[in-house]
Amino acid sequence: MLESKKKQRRGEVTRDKILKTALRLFSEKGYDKVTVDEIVKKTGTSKGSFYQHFSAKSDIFLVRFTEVDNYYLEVFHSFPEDMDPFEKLFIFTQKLMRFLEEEMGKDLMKVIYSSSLNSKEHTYFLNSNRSLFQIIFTLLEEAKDQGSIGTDQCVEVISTMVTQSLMGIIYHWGIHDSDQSLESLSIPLMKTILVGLKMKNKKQD
Amino acid sequence: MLESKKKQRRGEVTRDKILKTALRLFSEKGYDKVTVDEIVKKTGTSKGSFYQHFSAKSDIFLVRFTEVDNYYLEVFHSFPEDMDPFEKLFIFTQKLMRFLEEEMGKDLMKVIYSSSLNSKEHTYFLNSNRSLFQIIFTLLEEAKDQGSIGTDQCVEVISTMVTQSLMGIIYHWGIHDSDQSLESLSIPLMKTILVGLKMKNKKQD
DNA sequence: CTATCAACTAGACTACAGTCTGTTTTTAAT
DNA sequence: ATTAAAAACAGACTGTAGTCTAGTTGATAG
Repeated sequence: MLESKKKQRRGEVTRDKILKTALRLFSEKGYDKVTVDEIVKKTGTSKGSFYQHFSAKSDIFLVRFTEVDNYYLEVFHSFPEDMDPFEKLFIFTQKLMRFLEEEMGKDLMKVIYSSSLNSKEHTYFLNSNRSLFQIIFTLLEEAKDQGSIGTDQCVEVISTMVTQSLMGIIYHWGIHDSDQSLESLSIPLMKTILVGLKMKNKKQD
Repeated sequence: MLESKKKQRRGEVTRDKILKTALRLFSEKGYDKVTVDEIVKKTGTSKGSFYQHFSAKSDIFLVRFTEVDNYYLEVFHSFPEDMDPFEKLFIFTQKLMRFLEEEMGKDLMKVIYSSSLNSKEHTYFLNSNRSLFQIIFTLLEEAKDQGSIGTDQCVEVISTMVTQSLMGIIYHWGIHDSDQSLESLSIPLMKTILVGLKMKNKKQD
């Protein structure tokens, strides 16, 4: 009954404490105004503990970022059966963008995008991208089955295109200081691609 | 006559020596296997000199990266007058991708993309992007004048879409280990967008 | 109950980018 | 030529992420 907390290993408690404290500090002062030393001091632990549970400072954000996976699936399963797959895909990407900006935040996204370029590991990010890719793939396959895709390229290639676009939109947003929302910044490109996918190779006449 | 070298300021000589040595070391051992201390030691200078001429270690790559600007313009001016603007744009992006992979290299591109996310300065990159944007803008304006764009969105927005896509393609390539060339990885998305731009809002019939 | 071993913790230590301060060299003005 | 200001330079110093090693705790097996 109360076991859930009692049985929690000593290490898990420490890990949670570090995670929560770090995230709070990051959101209060910004990621690069917070040092690992400050985190462990405020947590009453030590560097040794920190790196026992996390592989790097950025790992804190990475762990938080894995929550998107759940959100992906939640949105994916919320669509009515009979909805047009292209519409599903469009709505999916819009909700994703909104979620990333509002729940994750730009600071986090920049750290994720930056650290993924550096480390050879960045397992979380690639995994998240795999599950994102999987959902996009499923939706596009559905579209293909219905014959609404106007190109004979395989779904894998098309899914990659969509992934590339999403990354580009996010990256572009990350390096610019626009007051527009990520969601609104993503609309033109996403719409254009979807049009392009429907039309491709079907010369208009 | 020989003045060009003689009159070169002492500082310029040092700067050049550091730049060349650093680039050589980066290409020999990889960017993050080279330390600034090693660079200045091999150059026979000092940290003070290094940071007199460069604002950061990554600045070395940033300086090299500015060469793309010349290449942009060179390609841009090489197109025959009467070529279809969409074709120009497509060829332009393909040549750009090939250039970035072959002349700049993945190591450099990753550093550029990563450091642009961190610093608040990254002037070079944003400048290069501005001149890239300018060329894309010009080509798309040409297309719009010819009435070959099937949407009434302003050219600014459309240019942003293309920029987002290019960044996404490059970023995606940066974090994955594919044996395909950047150029070939970029073809599907670029083609789809161009189709989408031609078609958008023109319901087929 | 004790021994063993793995998970965990502490904090000193290392590596390295970037800063700071003081010195030397160059340039420019008088 | 003298001198003042600016540019260039040297290298010691600082800040911080991440490592290493030695010690502690707690679970499990005998």
